[in-house]
Amino acid sequence: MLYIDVMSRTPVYEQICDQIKKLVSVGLLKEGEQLPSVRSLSIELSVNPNTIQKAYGELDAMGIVTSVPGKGCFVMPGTKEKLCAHARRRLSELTELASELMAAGVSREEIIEAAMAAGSEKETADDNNN
Amino acid sequence: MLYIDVMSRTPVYEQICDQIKKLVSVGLLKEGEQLPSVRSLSIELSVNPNTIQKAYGELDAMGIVTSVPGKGCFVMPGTKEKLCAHARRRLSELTELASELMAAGVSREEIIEAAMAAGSEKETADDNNN
DNA sequence: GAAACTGTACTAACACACATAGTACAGTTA
DNA sequence: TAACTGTACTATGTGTGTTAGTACAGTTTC
Repeated sequence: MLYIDVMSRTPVYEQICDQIKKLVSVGLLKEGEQLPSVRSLSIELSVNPNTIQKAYGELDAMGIVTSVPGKGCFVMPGTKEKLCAHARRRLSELTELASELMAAGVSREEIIEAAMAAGSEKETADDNNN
Repeated sequence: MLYIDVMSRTPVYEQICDQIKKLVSVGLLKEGEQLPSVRSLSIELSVNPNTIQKAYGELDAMGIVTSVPGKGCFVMPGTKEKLCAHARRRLSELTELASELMAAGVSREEIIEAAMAAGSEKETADDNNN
């Protein structure tokens, strides 16, 4: 379900956070659904339980999940909308990246084309979504 | 000429590399032009000379600049084209980011709009460019 | 109640990258 | 010769990420 890139510069706990958020966005992880336990996921990913705990703690602090001692970690209701709103705020990153590439000499047409290329693989997940 | 964001997660030496590359792309740093010396730039940016040296070393390894002992550090000819080609290869990053945002629920229209917003500030630098 | 699970909270230690400090050497320019 | 240039090196400090190990409390199941 999750994959860790040990070569990446981004910390493992952050990779886990990002992937879980993505799974919720896409709908592969439903709201209210229970996440794998700290220990089981640590074994599955071959990382330290503390690393998983840190990831879950971050998600909890963000309001993405809620951790219930003795029971487990669950996706918070309303998370999907929250993630969508957050993604919309990240549109500025896209503009910034596009500006950077244009400053380097890439044409506006190439930029638009690259942006339009996105979502061609969206339909796959979209079936289980709406 | 250069600015260091101490709060950023990206290392100082990398910030310097990125900014110099950007200056060359935009044309504020001409090919063949001499870069500030390791020591003077270290004073200007209030960072250690070793940090500047590391940045210049990286740029040298990338073929962006060439360091001549006793003389200085100079922008390599052909760098602008090289940077443009590299930026073109980075178009996939833009597609990836756009896909990520779309997966979170952002509409294609918003994506395109954000991409089109890029370059509105380009004209400023473009005057001294071509 | 006992066992097995759940999250949580610690401390200690290690590794790595980044940055600083300081010194020294060799080449270039004036 | 003096003042600049890049380069090389060691030592040190710091912060972050990760691992290791232990312990405790709540929940579930039998």
